[in-house]
Amino acid sequence: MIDLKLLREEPDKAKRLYAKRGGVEGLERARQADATYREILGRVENLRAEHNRASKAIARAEAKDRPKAIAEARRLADELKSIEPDLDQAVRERDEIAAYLPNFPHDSVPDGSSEDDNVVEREVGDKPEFDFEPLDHVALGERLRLFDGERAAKTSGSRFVYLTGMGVMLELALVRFVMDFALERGFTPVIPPVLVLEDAMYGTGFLPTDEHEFYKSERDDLYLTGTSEVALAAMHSGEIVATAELPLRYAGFSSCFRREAGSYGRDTKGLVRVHQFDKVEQFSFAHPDDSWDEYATIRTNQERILQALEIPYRVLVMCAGDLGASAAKKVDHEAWLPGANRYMEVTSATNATDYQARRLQVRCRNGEETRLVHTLNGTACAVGRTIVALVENHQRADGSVAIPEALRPYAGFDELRL
RNA sequence: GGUGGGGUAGCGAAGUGGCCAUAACGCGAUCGCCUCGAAAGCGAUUGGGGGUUCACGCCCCCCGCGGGUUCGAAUCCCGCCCCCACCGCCA
Repeated sequence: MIDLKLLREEPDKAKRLYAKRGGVEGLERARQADATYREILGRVENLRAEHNRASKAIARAEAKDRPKAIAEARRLADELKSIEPDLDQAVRERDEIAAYLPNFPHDSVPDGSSEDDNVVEREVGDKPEFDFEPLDHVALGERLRLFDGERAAKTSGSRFVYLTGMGVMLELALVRFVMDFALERGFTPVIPPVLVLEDAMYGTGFLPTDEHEFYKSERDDLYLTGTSEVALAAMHSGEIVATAELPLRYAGFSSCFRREAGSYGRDTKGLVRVHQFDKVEQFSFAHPDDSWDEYATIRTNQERILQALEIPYRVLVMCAGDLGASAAKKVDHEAWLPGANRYMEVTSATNATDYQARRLQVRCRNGEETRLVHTLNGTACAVGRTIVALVENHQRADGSVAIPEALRPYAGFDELRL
């Protein structure tokens, strides 16, 4: 949720900020709905004040004056009852419209309305050169028996996999490596719930705009989360934390579930696009004045991890039009896949500024003032896709795969070989 | 799943229809006095959201959540959630 006060007091500024993403629908409607709400609120509050006075007068009134006092109070109560539904209605309308307004893009975000306007900021690491024809991860995985998609189709349908054998050991090594890395940098490891209430989905900005992306258990009104970000963000909902405790950093490890609606035919084999995968996610609650520093920290961590795994990548800054609802800025890292001969998103980092915090009511206090915190999230390791990048980049002519140096202490082996 | 108890400020806890909602009482915290300094003692302060105003201020809402009764609800009624204890079940 954006700050409606800004919309009210500086509508031109709001319009200007949204212009970066090619404008936004509903801006004027939201402003109108807010104005209507406040107009009704004023009337209701005046009536309430009058009614409160009348009610208190009854208690003080002499017995003989009571009937008259009660009649007067009743009149006011009736009048209130007749307009209070209007107020409720106005609140609902305002919130419904406002809920669809996305966050304001940060100044550093490139203008644009589609993914074609995203900007490659840097390329990092040397793409490996092979004196043989490199295989893609599907072929390598098949050969090394790292996963089994065909059998998963029998049990669960398409876009599911059994991770098997050394694939599992590789995942465990990656998770432990990344968790250690995060722990050393002040992130508290967390395994969060993957089923959450609607409030958590709404609070993090995934609802109402992306409803079709998620699995839902209708019977229990619970959503399966597409990222641990949801449960981590909601963890402190409704809380006011001491400013001195910020930033609160968490490294969440969980399975993630995505319906991948609308992706028919893309990446149908292997680990790239599946309905269920595991991921370690960085999540920070930061002081509003420090959140861009925290963002840099999260991004640095992401790059260090990719570098430690010796995976070449490029840094892609998302344009305003390609941001999700809650993002003020989003930067992806795309790993180079020599086998598939393309780049593939492996991490994503978002500063949601106060957008999620406002909905979740996460605030900080320093004794003088209470402010909304900023929330940030960034992939530490999306396990499936990291395995994809890892095997393609470290493959050898004989079909084996070298384990990067940094991972060996965690893996307990230095190559994947059948 | 069953039975019983409970959800009031940072914490503990009183409050069973208006005279107690910024909310008693206790603790904690902050500031001041006292002191060479500290403890003790004394005094003051110690919620959030919103509207209006240039401002001082004035007003509204919030006692787990949502409804209802009433001129008036923390208090009475209905539904839901959560916590604790015991029983049942369970990886």
